Amino acid sequence: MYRIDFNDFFTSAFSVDCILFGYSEGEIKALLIKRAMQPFENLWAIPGDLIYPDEDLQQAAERVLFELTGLNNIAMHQSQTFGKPNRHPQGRVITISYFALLRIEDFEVKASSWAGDVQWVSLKNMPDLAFDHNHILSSTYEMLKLKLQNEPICFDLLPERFTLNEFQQLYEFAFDQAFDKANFRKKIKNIPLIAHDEKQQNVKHRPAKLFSFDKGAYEEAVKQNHFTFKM
Amino acid sequence: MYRIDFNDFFTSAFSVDCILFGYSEGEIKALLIKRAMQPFENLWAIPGDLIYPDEDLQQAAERVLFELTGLNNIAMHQSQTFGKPNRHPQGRVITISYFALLRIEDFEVKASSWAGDVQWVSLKNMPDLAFDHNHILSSTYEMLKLKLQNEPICFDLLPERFTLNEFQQLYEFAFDQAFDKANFRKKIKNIPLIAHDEKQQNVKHRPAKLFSFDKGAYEEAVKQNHFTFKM
DNA sequence: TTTAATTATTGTAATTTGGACAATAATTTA
DNA sequence: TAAATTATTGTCCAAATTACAATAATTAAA
Repeated sequence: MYRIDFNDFFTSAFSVDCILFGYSEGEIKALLIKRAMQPFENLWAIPGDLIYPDEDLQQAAERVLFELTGLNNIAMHQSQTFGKPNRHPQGRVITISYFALLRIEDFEVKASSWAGDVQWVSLKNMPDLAFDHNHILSSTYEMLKLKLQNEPICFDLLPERFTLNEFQQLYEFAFDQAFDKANFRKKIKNIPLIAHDEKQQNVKHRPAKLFSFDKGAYEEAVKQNHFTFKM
Repeated sequence: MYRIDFNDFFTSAFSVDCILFGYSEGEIKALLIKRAMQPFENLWAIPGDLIYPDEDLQQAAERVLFELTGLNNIAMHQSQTFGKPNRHPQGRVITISYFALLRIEDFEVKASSWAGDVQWVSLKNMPDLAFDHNHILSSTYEMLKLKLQNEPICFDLLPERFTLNEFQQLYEFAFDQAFDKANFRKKIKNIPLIAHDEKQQNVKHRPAKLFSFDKGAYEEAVKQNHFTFKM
């Protein structure tokens, strides 16, 4: 039905770039791959791939995520589209960036066939990347920050059970500023959280209580117009 | 350098859709064209066009805007990218939507060669559009609303000199809710506005004072971190 | 010319939220 | 058992928000 070959792809092709954000050790990190091929061989890059001619954009993003990490059923958020004519040295490639949020501890990353290496890199310590990937990453991070203020996606980054301090530290990292503990707790007091009896383990001081996000109660409250997430 | 012909375009092509928002008679409107050709002949649609192989996305959006309205130097905002494989009946076309804000009274619209008719249509009264354009328009409108809350783009929609009530009514239309007049004025008291001696003309009651946006003061205040736009 | 009608503009008081800071509680380790 | 450390909660003051009322300026009708 479609006449597609490699040359067609590289005269005018579209790709998805898939930015995986994770959170560990008090830092938001992005998953990067080390390119094992030209161009930009040996440089770190955002994992991405060309979109098949009959493939939906969202599906393409999910496929790339799956091929890279083995993960399914992760919500992908569209970010922006980048299309400077010379952004790809081999031809015109317009790329649509998506991002997903993961709990780093929930899975093992392994370099897949087309990647020489794979690594979580802190956003505060980003090397020079292939293509225009520094630009793509930083604008996508801006979009993440915007969503962190308006949607409860922070809970996709936090462990399923978290302390209120971990919750606070995530926002402190993202917005690069310290918050008062008491005031932070007042601010979040309307977010539906489940308080567990369980406490933090293996800390050298008073352990904090563990909480989890009450997604059901949140969705119900939103539906009834009783609550809007706002940080 | 690139092998491009019509068939190449229609096995895998990119377009921009250019949503022009305007404000008049208390309503936010979008500029639509009536298609004078197949497919979707005689249906209303968002003006759009294919992107040339060596053309930047932003440039393509500005070109379409220029071809349609003769306007230059209008800030184009990228919205989202739409790429369901069958969204275009003639082949795979991924479209990137941009939007711009205009003062409707500042220019005459005229149907250009590829459009049979052209019209401003209120967002609250939208007919069925060609392609997936209802979907594109409504998600772009959501993005507009988001930006209306965080950037002073409302002044691109309002007349150069406006009354505080017109200002308020724009937000009342967009967010579909009424605000208290006194409280609205308190909320905006930090936005740098120039108060003119001039008053509203041809009203059957006490005329309101006219204001305009003090862009210079705004940019200075933002630079000095004295002010963040927030509605 | 006066008055009613209409809308603009400003003010006030009560309530809610936000920020700085302090006090108390629970746990580990010496 | 005490010191150290962090968790958790409370209090006070300032600032913002809300509901509502009062006053001002203009037009149009009586």
